[in-house]
Amino acid sequence: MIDRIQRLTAYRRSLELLQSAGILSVTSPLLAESSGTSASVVRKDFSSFGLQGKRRGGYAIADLLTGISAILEGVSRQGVILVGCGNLGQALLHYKGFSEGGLAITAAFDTDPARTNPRGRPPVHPLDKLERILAESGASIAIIAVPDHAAQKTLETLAAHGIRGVLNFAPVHLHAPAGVHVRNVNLEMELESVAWLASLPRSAEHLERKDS
Amino acid sequence: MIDRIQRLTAYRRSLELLQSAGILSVTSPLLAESSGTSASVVRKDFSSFGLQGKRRGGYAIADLLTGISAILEGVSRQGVILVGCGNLGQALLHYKGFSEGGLAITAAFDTDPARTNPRGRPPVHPLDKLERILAESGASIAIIAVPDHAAQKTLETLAAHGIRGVLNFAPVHLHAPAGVHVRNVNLEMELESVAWLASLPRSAEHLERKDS
DNA sequence: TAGATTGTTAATCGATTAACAATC
DNA sequence: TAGATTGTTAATCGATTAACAATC
Repeated sequence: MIDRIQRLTAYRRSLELLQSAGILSVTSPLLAESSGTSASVVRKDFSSFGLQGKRRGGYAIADLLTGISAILEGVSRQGVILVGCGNLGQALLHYKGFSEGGLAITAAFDTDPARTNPRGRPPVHPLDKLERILAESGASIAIIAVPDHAAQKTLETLAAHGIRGVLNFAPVHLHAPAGVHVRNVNLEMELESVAWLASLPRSAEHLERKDS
Repeated sequence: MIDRIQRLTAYRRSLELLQSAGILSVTSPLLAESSGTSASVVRKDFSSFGLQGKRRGGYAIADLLTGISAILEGVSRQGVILVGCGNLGQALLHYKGFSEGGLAITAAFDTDPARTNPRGRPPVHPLDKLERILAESGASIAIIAVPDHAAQKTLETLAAHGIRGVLNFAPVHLHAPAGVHVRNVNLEMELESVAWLASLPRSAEHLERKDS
């Protein structure tokens, strides 16, 4: 299910591109091509969300976009905060891509006074303001971009103050309190796996998918 | 297979933490706990790479680390370049986490003269120096952090100059030339899926895994 | 009508989990 | 020895792919 939701984001992006190119409808093979999946998956995804096409002309892009927005309705109304404004955190704080889906970082936090700026957009507060700001803003999603050793503690603090979903960039496994969803983005892991694929001799490329 | 390689990176991280805590050996359940997987997977991974434990005492951490290094040997000797030094690119350029596995960005590129700095560490060159620098350095891995519309073109240029693996941060599906491996990191997708999970009422949490 | 494309079902595939015999 | 833990095999699970009947 989570895979379907993720693909929905990809579909939306592709559909917007197609729409701004003046195209009104897509077939499943075309959308699959544009979003990097297969026609079967596209049809199954849409069918499972009740998004219907025409047996002849494919799917109406406007309808799909409306439908996807409706499905992700509850998602984009949630506030997002960021904890840790170091190298990576700073970049995430100003990352434009998040807002595509309507999500936006409303506040950030850091322990280092040199990094705080309560008048910034978004504002960067000292960590001890977390409880207050969280109570005011009602954010339910957090991004963790703190040093490894601080990540678990940060998660627990966030959970204690009502955060229900966390995107964690610290390359450590976090133990999530009940009711809190943690998703990890491990950049080293991603780069390393690409490097591994690239290091394979062409003759061994069957290893990519198959087991052992 | 790619999953195994990814987990290898996670195991290494956990093993280093355990080792620096003075621990000499781990059992599969313990390592699983620390790296966020299951004991079965740990044992199967190790067994598939020929990493052996003792039927009684578990796995010797030093041996595992040596073994993992050997497996990832060819991986870490490859040079990495970065294309696109905007908001996200700048952060990746100075991201410490990559070097854990021995990978390091040796040079970066940007079309904007205001962002170039050939004397930086790592240096940031204008894009038209790509061919020359790539020929000199022999890098085979690239990170793409350019605006969406420039990503496909960038990929093709990189492929033409010998890049064999790409980590792409642009949220668009890229068509990879033969022999080039592309892996996508889509930050919006990740955040959106966490937000979706968090938006579920507790009663619907069975949707997380199961189909429809 | 004939043809294209959906929506859905069945087949395939791979990955994870469970279980347990081997053994240190 | 008895007990703990590996290494491996079999069972389960879910996701993807293939195929095709329904139908616009």
